[in-house]
Amino acid sequence: MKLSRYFLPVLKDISSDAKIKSHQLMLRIGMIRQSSAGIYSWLPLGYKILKKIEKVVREEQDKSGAIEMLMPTIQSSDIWRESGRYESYGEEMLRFKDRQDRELLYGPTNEELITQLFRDNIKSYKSLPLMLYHIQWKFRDEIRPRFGIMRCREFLMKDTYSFDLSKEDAQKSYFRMMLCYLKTFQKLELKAIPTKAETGPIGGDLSHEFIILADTGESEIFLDKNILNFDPSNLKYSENSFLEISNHYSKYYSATTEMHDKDKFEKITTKKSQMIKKGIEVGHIFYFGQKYSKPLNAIVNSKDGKNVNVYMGSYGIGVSRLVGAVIEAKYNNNIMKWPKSITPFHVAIINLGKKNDSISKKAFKLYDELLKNNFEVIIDDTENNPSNKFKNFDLIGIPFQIIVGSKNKDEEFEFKELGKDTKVVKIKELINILEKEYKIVK
RNA sequence: CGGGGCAUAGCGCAGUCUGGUAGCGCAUCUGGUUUGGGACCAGAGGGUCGCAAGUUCAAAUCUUGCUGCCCCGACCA
Repeated sequence: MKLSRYFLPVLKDISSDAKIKSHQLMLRIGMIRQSSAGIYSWLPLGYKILKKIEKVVREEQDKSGAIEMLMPTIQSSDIWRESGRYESYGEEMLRFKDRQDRELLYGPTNEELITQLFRDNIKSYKSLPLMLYHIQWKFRDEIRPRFGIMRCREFLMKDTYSFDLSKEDAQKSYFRMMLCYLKTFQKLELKAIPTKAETGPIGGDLSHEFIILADTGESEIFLDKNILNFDPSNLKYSENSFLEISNHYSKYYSATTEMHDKDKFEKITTKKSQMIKKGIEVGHIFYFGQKYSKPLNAIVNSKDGKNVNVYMGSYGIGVSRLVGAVIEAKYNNNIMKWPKSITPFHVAIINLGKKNDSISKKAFKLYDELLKNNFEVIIDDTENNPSNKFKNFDLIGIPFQIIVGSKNKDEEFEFKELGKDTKVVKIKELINILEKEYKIVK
């Protein structure tokens, strides 16, 4: 991508309305613009990052065995009346009517819709277990949206729904998804802690919030330091793994303010390992059994010919919220360095030459070479002052920069990892380094 | 939803108290000088001062209503 042809409106001044780092940075580097309260446009840079996060989430879902589909944003009130939530969901649900005076709503979640799809199409235990997910925009009419995309009204969410024949099977699905979430957040270079949670309007009797630690978080979290020592990367989707996860996270204490039990905390956690931190909720998983399958009549035949209401769970990840959450967690010493899995570009070429001079030609030669090797590259081909270019790219947070200027010999480039010293390398070595960093295979 | 604040050029703001020709910085455009960490000079374009009504010879400025946005609180993925 040539910067001169891109849409990247970087600002020097931003409104004092933006209170937290992620909101400020996203405005400054032209990732988002507010459209109305709690509703945002995603500009090319922000959208690229959003899509990359979506991709990580999708890949991990697929690996877990969940199957992707897509449900609409607009739903009819009918099924919500069947479940009883049309009345109980309250003001957070955006409702409206079409020209035939039919009551519609912009979906805040999809339990009803998916349960309807299930009941109309699945009749046998042989089709179970089943896990379906989609990544779709949701709308919840927050009383007071704030903190940019962290707490907005329109947001992108991945929601998975599990269907099982028994409570035992359903709980295996629950832990399957818990493992999937741990792997997902690890890919995003985040430490996410599953924490026992209240079930709220979704309902049910087993629920965990996934909290990542960040100073600007809205919820306070009490935890045992040891809970952070868990590496899910090598765990397979097996019952042994589920047991291991369950054991680890029930062994060590973690709770948000609402669920915090001070006496228990003091009792089972040593003074030394007690931590009280701020956190951001980035995911939430629920087991709710037959809460929806009963009122909506989602029934399968069991092996012995009995009718059984399926046991269900639902599992959400705030994909758009994660964009802000990653910034809050990763922003350090005034530097935002994007995790490699979601960086908008693999590498930025800072070309200090003038149009068509030998330096520019060298920079563009490198640009072509990197593209040929399947890297996502952005090249600054503007006539801005060097200092301007340096500042902007430091701000944008692409992990690697290559500086092409008059200081270097013909064959050499300055290679810099954000926040570290530059080193002089030749093109072969450069490509090797990047291939290793991004695990790109030709 | 309760309490408070704001709305002036693309962005950030001053001007409003005390009514009298619309300002500043950044950005943009033109020309020139610069070019290794947010350059400089000269010039230019860009505004029905959120909307509506009222008071007045005269309203960005005073009054009323409306709309939008933000902050604090309670609520929430």
